[in-house]
Amino acid sequence: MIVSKKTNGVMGRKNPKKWEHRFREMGMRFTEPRRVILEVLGNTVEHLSAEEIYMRVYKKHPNIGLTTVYRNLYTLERMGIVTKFHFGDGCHRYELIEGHKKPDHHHHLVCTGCKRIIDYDDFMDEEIAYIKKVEKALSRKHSFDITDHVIQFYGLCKKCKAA
Amino acid sequence: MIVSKKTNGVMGRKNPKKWEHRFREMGMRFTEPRRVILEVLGNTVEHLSAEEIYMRVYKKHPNIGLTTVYRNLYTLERMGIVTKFHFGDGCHRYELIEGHKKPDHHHHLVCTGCKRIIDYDDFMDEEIAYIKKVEKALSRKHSFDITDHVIQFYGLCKKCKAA
DNA sequence: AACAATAATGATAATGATTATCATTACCAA
DNA sequence: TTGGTAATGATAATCATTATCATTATTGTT
Repeated sequence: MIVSKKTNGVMGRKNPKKWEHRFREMGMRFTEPRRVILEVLGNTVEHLSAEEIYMRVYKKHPNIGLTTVYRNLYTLERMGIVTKFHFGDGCHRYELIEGHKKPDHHHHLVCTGCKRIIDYDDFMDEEIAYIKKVEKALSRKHSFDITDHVIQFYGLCKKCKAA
Repeated sequence: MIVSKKTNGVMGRKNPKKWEHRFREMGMRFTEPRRVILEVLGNTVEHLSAEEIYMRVYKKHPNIGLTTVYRNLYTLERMGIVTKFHFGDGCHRYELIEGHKKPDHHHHLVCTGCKRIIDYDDFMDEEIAYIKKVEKALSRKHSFDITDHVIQFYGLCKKCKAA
C-alpha cells in the first residue's frame, strides 16, 4: 500500500461526495468554493492561514474571493470540520479535523523563530488520561462544561537555535 | 495575617524599588508610565488587554498614551515580567508573571460565552511531571529547545450554560 | 420550462488591534 | 551645562478580519 505524503498519510480521507453529504444534510449547498477550500486543506499537513489558503485557491480558481474563503472557513468551523488556532503570529491558522488519530487532537510544537508548527501525538494515552482527569476536576470545581482544550509547546527548532 | 484580595493573595509582591532595580540593571529607566502600568497589572487578578490597561492607567494619568502602553507591555514581555496570551477574543491579554505559585504557570479555563478566564493550579505536581516528560521527549525527537508551554481549557461557565 | 425564494458569492468599504514614524521631552553621564 | 540617548505621545499606517450589499446560482414548486 502506498501512502501519499500529500494526504498526511491518512487513508479514508473523505472524498467530495462525503463532504457533499455533510452539507446537504444541513440544507446547505456544496459549492465550488467549498469544494476547493476543502481540497486545499486536505492536500497539506501545514497549518494555513486564511490568506495562504486563499493564495492556493487562487492558483486554479482566481475568481474565488478572499471574503468567501474567510466566510467558508467560519462555516467549516461551525460544522466541526476545521479547527482554528492561534500560534502567536498575527493570524489564525486552520486545520482539517479529519486525519488525526484522535479527534480533538490539538497539540502543537511551535518554533518561535521560524514559526514552523509540528503536530505531535506522542504520549497520547497518558495525555488523554491526564486531560480527562483535569477536565473532570475543573468542570466540577468551577461548574464549567468543558468542550475543548489546547496544549502548545513553544521553543526554537534546530535551525533557529543555530542561527 | 490579612491577605488583600486585590494583590491576588500573594505576599512579597515586588515593590516599586525592586522593579526599578530590574530596569536599572539593564540600563533602562524606570519611568512613570512603566511604574503605573506595573501598578495596574499588580492590582488585579484579571487578564487585561492593552486597551483595558490603558483605560485604567488613564484614570489617574490621562497624559500617558496608548502607544506607550503597548510599547511597554512589549518591553515587559521581553524582560520576562509579563506574559502575553491569546484566548480567542480578538486581542492579547497580559498577566504579571510574579504572583503565581510556580513560574511559567500558564494554565487557564476560558468561558467561550462570557470570555471569563479562570486561572487554575490544581494538579500542579502531576502536570509538571507530565509536562516535563513530554517536553523532554519532544525536544529530543524534534531537536527543539522548548522554552514555554500553554494549556487552555475551553467551555461554558455556569451562567452561560443556563443562558 | 419558468419562477419565485433563498443560499452563496465577490467587490468594496469598514473595523479594530497593533505597529511604525517622528518630532519632542526627560534623564544621565561627562 | 551640555550633548547624547532613552522614552514618550500624537498621528498615521498596517494588517487581519468582518460587515454591507448588489449580483449570481441553486432548489423546490407550479
